[in-house]
Amino acid sequence: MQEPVAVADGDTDSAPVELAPETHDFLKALASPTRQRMMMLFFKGAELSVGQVAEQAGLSQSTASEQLALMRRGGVVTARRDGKTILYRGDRDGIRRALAELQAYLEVCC
Amino acid sequence: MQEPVAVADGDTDSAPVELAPETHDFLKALASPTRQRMMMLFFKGAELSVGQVAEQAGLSQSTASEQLALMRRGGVVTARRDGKTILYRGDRDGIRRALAELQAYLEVCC
DNA sequence: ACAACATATCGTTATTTCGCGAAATGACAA
DNA sequence: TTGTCATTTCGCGAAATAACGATATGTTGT
Repeated sequence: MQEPVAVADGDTDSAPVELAPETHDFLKALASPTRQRMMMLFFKGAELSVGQVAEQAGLSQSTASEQLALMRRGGVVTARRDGKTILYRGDRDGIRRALAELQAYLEVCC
Repeated sequence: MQEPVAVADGDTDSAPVELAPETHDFLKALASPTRQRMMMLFFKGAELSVGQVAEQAGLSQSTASEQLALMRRGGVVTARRDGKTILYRGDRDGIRRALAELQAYLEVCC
């Protein structure tokens, strides 16, 4: 049987789906100069500890940690533990997913 | 004198380009629940006045106007005048450009 | 020019976010 | 266990943002 794709009844062109929370987190993760700066530290697949990020971005260690956590939620970086340090790097997959979702979301309008 | 660890000469993998200001504005334009809600009003190419946006998004007229201006700077909507009202709609081109730029920016890492 | 209407800008207040140092948590080694 | 080191979490002041009402700007019709 055929799926009644979109239309069917009532909500023929009802309000479009809301933006997924993960996508909102993705946008927030990048919509800050500081976090953009941090993001660029991971170019070419570099893997950095929190302390290294803090130093290279000119932030306190606690601030770097908090921002990295935020970026992690946004799916732009991933973390793995190595001994007592935690190494972050860009999340190629998360970014790809978020961009696709964002694109789909924006397709709806215009 | 020994090579200092990393790369042979010059800027082989120097710091990546900064994120373009327009792209930052694009991210900011979408990184807010209110503006996401507003964005969705323009689905299917709908064209709305400031007043209509204000009403449908549950905002005051001045707030709607200000946020629309911000979204305009972010390249997610365009405006055109029709008589004494101003009609906004999704900016397909601006969005496409911003997404491409964003994608290129993110390609650099990971 | 004036009135009526739509939008933009201004001034203010409330909320959120940023960034820090201090303290808590977790991991490893002795 | 105790000590050390890296990270996270907490508490707080400073700065940015959001939202509003009031006012200014601009456009059309009379």
